[in-house]
Amino acid sequence: MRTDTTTLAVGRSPAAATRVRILDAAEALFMEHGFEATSLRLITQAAAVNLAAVNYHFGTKEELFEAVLTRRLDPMNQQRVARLDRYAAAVAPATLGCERILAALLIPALELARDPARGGADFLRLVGRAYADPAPFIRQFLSAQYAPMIARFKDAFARALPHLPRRELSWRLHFIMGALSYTLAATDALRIIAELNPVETDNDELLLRRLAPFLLAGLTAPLPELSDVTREIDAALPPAA
Amino acid sequence: MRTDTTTLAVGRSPAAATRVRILDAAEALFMEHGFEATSLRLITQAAAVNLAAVNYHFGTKEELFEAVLTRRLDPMNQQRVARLDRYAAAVAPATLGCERILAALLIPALELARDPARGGADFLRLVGRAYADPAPFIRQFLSAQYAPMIARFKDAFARALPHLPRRELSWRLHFIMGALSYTLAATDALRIIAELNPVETDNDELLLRRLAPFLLAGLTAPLPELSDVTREIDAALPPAA
DNA sequence: GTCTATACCACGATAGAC
DNA sequence: GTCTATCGTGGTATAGAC
Repeated sequence: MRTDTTTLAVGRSPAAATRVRILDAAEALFMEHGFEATSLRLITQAAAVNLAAVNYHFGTKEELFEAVLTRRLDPMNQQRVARLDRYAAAVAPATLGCERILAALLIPALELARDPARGGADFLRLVGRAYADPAPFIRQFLSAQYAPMIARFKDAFARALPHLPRRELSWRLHFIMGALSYTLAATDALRIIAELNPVETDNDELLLRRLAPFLLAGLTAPLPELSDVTREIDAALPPAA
Repeated sequence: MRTDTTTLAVGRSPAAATRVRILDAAEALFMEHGFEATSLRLITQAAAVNLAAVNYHFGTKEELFEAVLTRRLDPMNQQRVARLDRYAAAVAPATLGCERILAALLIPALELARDPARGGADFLRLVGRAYADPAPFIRQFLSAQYAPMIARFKDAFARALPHLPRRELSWRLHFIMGALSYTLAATDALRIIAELNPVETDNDELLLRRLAPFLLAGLTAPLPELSDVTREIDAALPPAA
C-alpha cells in the first residue's frame, strides 16, 4: 500500500524511489502540457517505470495530479500562514496593515517562483491553470487545500479593514486570488495586451511586484455603491427581468 | 464544403441545420464539462447527427471549439468597441474617463450574461476557462480574437491616464482581463473564500458590479515604486541570484 | 509489498462506400 | 452530404512474477 514517504524519499531504497520518480516526471510534464494533455504512458516512460506503477502508487491519474500539487502547495501555504503570524506578532494587537498581510500572501509564492528545485515559476503557472480548471476533482481539491490558509488571511484583512463589510471582503479576496492565479497561469497571454512590443519575458518576480500595488488598491477601494462604474452600468442596463 | 452559414441557419434546409445543431450541442456540453472532458461522441449524440459530421463541417474538435467561441465572442467584442466609440463621441476629445471606458468593457459582457439565448452566464464561464487553458491553439485563437478590441481600449485608457507609463498600463490591463476571466470562470470556487457561509449563488451581474470598483481602483493605483507592498517584498527578499 | 505484462473499453480521426 | 468501419492512443484494472 502507498507508503507515506511522499516528500522525503532520498532515494536509498529503489522501492520508494519509484514513487518519487513518477512524481518528478509527472510534475515536469504537467507543467509543460497541462493535465489532460499529458498521458500516463508519457509520464511512466519519462520516469522509466512501468505503466501500472502509477495505478499502484497513486490510484488514478487524478490522484497523481493531486499528489504533485500537494507536495509543493502544502509547504508554501504553511509558509504564508507562518509569515502572517510573524508579522502579527511584531506589531501591537490588531494593528497589522493590509500591506504586510498582502506581502505575507505573495512572498512565499515569490520564493517558490525562484526555486527551481520546487518547480519554480512553471509550477506556479501549473497551479494557476488548475485554479481555473473545470474538472470538479481539481476544484474540490484546491478548496480543501486552500481553505484554512484563506480563512486566516480573511480574518487578518477583516481586522485591518474594519469598515469593510465581511461579504465585500470575501468578494475582494476572491478577486485577488483570481487575479493572482490568472497572472501566474497566463505567462504567454501577455501578447494579448502588448501586441507587438514584446514585453521582456519577465520572470514572475517582477510580475508579482507589479501585481501587488494593483491588488492593494482594489482591496482598499471605496464600496461598490459609490463607484461611478456601477452607476454607469445602472444607467445602461435596466434591472434584469 | 463548409457552408458559411455560421450564425444565420434558421434551419430551413436540413443540411445547414446539421451544422447549427452541432454548434448548439457542443456549446452546451463544453460549458458543462469543458473542452477536453467533452467527447465528440457525446456531442454528436446530443445533436442527433453522425460522428463524422463534426469532421466534415468543422474539421477537428479544436476547430469546432473555436467556432463555438467565435459565434458569441465576435459580436460581443464588436459591441464593446461600439459602446466605447459612442461614449467617446459624447464628450469633448480626450476627456473620456476611466469609469466609462471600463463600463464599455463590462456592460456587453453583462448583457450577454443575462441573455440565455446566447448561452448566458455559463458561456462567459466557458470563455473564462478557455482564457487560462494551456492548449496552444486556444491561446492563439483568443489572442487573435481579442487583440483588436484590447488595442482600442488600451488607447482609450492611455488617454485617460496620461501620467501612467504605457508599460504599466499594459500590465494593469492584463491584470484586469485576468481578474475578469477568472471571476467568470470560477463560479463555484467561491467556497474557497466563503467557506461555510454560502454566499448567495449570485448571478454574474452582481458579481461584475462588485468587480468593477475593484478593477477601477487597481487601474488608477499609484505607481508600483511607491507601494508599501513592494517595499515589504524588497525587505524580505534579497535581489535574485 | 513492489512491480510487470497484458487486456479492456472509450476516445479522436479518417478512408471509402453510399 | 452522410454514414460505417477501422486505426492508433488514451486511462484503467487485474493476474501473477519477484
